[in-house]
Amino acid sequence: MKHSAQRDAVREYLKSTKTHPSAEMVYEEVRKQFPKISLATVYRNLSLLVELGEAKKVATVEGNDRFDADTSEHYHFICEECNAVLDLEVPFAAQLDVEAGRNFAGTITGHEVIFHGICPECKKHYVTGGPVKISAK
Amino acid sequence: MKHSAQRDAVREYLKSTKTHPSAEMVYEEVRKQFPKISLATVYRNLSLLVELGEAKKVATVEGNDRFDADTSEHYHFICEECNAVLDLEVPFAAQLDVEAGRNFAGTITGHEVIFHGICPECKKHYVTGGPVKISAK
DNA sequence: CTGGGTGCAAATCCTTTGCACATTG
DNA sequence: CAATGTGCAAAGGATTTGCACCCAG
Repeated sequence: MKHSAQRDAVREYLKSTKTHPSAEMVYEEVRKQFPKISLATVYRNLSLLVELGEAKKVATVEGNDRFDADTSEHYHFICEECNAVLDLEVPFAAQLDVEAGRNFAGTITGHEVIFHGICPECKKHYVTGGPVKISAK
Repeated sequence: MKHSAQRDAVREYLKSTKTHPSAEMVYEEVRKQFPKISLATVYRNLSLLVELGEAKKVATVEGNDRFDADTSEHYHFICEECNAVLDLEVPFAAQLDVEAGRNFAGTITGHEVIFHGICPECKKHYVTGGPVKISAK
């Protein structure tokens, strides 16, 4: 595989941040060094990093894909208010895969845990009331 | 809120299946009874069911939104080959939220677990080799 | 020099929305 | 009848792709 400055920039930015950025966020950041880089290139390189095992896509319920260069097994928290993705310090439960496999005819190769709630930042702003819920009419 | 035959059909189909269908899948199915229903109506009603708490969106890494009318706390398995979403019989670990909250300044309201691997169906077809991995060039 | 990588624009895919008409309460 | 729901088509956002040009090996 060839080398390219853009690829390095995407990789390095992803490895340097803990924000679990979306492609757009990576684009905005890398653009500071490479004003002419295209969003397509960012997407291509992010996918490539995932294929190469240098990054992972984070599972999300809402919104767009988020990427994480920390490929170690760890869990995420996603804020219901602002969609921030944070790392959580909870011991990784490798035995869960075994337990889940007991009554399952398929093969389990891993798992992911996503906690949700309100992140520290949003919590500050909503101290007065409880979490904001949109109610149906 | 008003009643509508289409809404009932979407709700009933979702409650009747364990396939955790996408909007498109619901559309294809409900269309058998209501050939003129539009995909937009399916989307609208699925979102409504989620708002009403009668269904949940399933967190996924790849592909589009999947819906589940089983709102009880339970975990999912997603097949890396065919993207099938299956329920897994693993005890729900409510204490995880507490554990995760210990070193966290935000508020945790719940969590989701997604196991991944090869589903029973795909396993049959790929008996010969190991899991199919796309390698980078 | 030659194949892979990039930028750009167009194309796709999934989901949402505007609007006129149909339906429900 | 008034408000809500629907179908259709168009709009939107996110991601991918085709293609001509550029650059690293």
